[in-house]
Amino acid sequence: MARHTKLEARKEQILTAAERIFAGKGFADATVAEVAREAGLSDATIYEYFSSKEELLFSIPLQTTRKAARELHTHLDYIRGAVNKIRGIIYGYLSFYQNHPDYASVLMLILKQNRKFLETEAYQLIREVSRMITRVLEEGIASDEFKPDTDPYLVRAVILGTIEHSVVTWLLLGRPQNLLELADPLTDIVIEGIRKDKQPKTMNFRLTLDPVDEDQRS
Amino acid sequence: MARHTKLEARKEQILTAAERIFAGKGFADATVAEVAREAGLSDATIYEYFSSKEELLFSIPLQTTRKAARELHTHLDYIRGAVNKIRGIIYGYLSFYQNHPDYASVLMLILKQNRKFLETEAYQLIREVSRMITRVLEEGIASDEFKPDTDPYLVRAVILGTIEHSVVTWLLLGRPQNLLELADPLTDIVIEGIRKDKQPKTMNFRLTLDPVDEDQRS
Amino acid sequence: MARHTKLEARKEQILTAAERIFAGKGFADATVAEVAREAGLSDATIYEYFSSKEELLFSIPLQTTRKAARELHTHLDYIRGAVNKIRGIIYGYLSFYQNHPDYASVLMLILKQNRKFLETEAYQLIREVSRMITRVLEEGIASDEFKPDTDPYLVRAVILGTIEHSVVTWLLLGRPQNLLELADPLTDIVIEGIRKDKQPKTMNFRLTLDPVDEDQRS
Amino acid sequence: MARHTKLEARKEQILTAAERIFAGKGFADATVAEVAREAGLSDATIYEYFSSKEELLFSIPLQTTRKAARELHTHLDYIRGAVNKIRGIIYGYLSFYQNHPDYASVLMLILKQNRKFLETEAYQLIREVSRMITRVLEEGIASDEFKPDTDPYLVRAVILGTIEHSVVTWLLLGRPQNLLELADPLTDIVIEGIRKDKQPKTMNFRLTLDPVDEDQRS
DNA sequence: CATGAATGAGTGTTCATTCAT
DNA sequence: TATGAATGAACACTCATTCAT
Repeated sequence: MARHTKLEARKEQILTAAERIFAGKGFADATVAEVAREAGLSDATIYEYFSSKEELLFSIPLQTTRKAARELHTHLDYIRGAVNKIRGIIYGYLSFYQNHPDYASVLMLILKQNRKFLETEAYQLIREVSRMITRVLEEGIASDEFKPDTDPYLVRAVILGTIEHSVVTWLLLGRPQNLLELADPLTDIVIEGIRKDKQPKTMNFRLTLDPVDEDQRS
Repeated sequence: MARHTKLEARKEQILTAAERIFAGKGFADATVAEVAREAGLSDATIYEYFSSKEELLFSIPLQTTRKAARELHTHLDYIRGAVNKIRGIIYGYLSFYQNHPDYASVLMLILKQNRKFLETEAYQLIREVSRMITRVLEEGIASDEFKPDTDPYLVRAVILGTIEHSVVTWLLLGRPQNLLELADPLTDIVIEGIRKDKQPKTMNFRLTLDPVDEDQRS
Repeated sequence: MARHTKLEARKEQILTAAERIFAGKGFADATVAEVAREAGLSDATIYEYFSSKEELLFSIPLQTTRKAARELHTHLDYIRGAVNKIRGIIYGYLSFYQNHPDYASVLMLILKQNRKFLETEAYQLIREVSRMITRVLEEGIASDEFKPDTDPYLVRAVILGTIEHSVVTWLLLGRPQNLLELADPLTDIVIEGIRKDKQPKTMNFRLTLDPVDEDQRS
Repeated sequence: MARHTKLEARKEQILTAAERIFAGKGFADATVAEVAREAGLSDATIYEYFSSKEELLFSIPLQTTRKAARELHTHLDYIRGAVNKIRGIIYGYLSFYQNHPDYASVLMLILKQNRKFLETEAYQLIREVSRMITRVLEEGIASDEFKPDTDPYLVRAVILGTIEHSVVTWLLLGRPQNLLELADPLTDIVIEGIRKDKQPKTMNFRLTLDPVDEDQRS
């Protein structure tokens, strides 16, 4: 699909090395020399492909985010109903971070708090992905699945905030071992918090009509 | 109350300066010389009070967190009911960050992603404060205000994650202008997500029994 | 004997501390603060008695050398003969260093290679003491104990050089354990090297004249 | 012979500069920047070749000592007899220091009193060279040139100590102008001090028998 | 393309020294 | 006297970045 020129291959090789190194030591404590060593190249070569250490950092999320966004889109196409889509999104985020811990580290511990990152193409991409959440929420409001006064931005903050907080805890403290186990409970809380019609999941009524004697009627 | 020795006063003076500088330029980009200048002292004097730039950083949250924890405790003592306490905690966090933007910056953008910070006294203090949330949640479960299968740790992650996410957005993008306006809606979503007795407020059933023809019965 | 004013007492207290600290860590690696701590005083107090770290260093040998010089003189007054005096001097030096290892350290490892020390009063004192050696050597030449072509300066270099070399080895490598065991062999070599009349110690001649018969004469 | 890679050439260039600077100002007072300037390089470049200022210092004697050791060996191969070899060694040391005053300065005034230097490869090399002296002395004892009770270690201390003392005096006071003039007198003293057979060279007896009157006999 | 070699620019940290109290 | 407090002046060392080959 994506044609891999030689140049692209080298770039990826460097980005993978950078991701690993930055994830391991943080941006400030990592040196370009280390990245070069990890990539099996010389320092100078890094600069043939990226103009600065910072550009190298900001380039890390580009490919990865694109791929993740594409995957998420694909999955969502198969899902019907806003509730299920929310669940799918939450699951998608968590499983992605779980499977890409180095990337998660770079994004959560380095990029997310970098002012300059906000002006980056990669950041725009990430925002776009997150816009999917508000879109689904709006869908759900329109379709009467969610309460009409639901604030999509706040709910998105709840979803992303919880995920981010959990990923950071997972990265730094190793808890929980498996991020995915958060997906369902988190979805439940969020959905429960905004669902219009609350009975469904947990409440089942069985209505039985028994014939009665006329006599017994009062 | 707290006796302010001369030494303590100097330390605070330096910490305030450091907080401002670190908040403004990040830890790596700030120099000890800048902090010293901001504090109206010489570089060397900084080192009379803190053994390294990093120790200076890690000392910032100590006082502040202590004070915040005390305040929060006081407030909570006046509140009855787990729901109201959760609202109070959320409000407390948000108003604190709102009123201490430099501190918020240092904590959210610098310390929260620092592995070494986790081994710090200040971090322990912060954890203790956050344990208040799980405690209140457990109270709420015990008092039947919250669903018995509520996971206090997840809910805490929801609360803190949302707050953190919002504070970071507020710091970096300036949105929303007023953090406090998030307090109520966030509380509502969370509470709604874990409240035990759901029907009262929103659910109404109407049962209609229509007479049926005998013939139509299968 | 020497009246000890309060000032003198304090100076000595500081000098003793300095001697110990400098001996232990070298001059460059020792700090004035450490000396002060060792002396049980504050940094600033050191400067009430010595104008600089260097002056403090250069002051160390003053008292000690004076005392050592006096002692050596006293001893030599009791000794007759240049050979015995040389032996006494060698013994005096070695036993002094042996009994004052910290002082030996400071002198041998710090002061001896310091250009500025050469312009010091203490250095002049040390030279004076060493002049005793040449004086004794000249005495010995005059009294026909030593060869007339003996070069007193070279011989002094031999004596002091060997002592210094041995003291340094003793300080740094701990060999030999007891410096004094070098005194006699060193003396022997030196004396042997410059003694005029060489037979004494090991050669004895007996000349016997027997009466002879006239007849037996050829 | 010794292949000079570019790297080796640069190292030598830096070492030469360092030798000059350290000799001139001492180790503590010299800055890496000065060494760099002397070498016509930048500070940073120094650190491409030596990991620290101290390593730079300790690297100075390596090449030089190797060369000196090789030369000395060569010379000694041409000399027969322990006495002559001792003379050759003394001469070798003195002429080497005379011809390499900067090196002599670094070795005598900086390295010789550095505890860490003792753990250095270069120091081992220097010890090895000095072991040559004891070896020759033992040879001389075995060949009956020297007294059987000669202590080779003491004699070595005499030789090296005198040389060191004289070199230091020469470096600091400029006396004597020409170190080499010490070679013969020093050798003579030492040899005289340990030589086995003492009469030949210096003792002449004249025995005169005068006829005496019988009457005068007691 | 790749890199060996070089460096400019910068900074945390130390410490001897001062001086008001 | 003694010192607590402050600092000026240095310096070793690092590293992102460049460029000739």
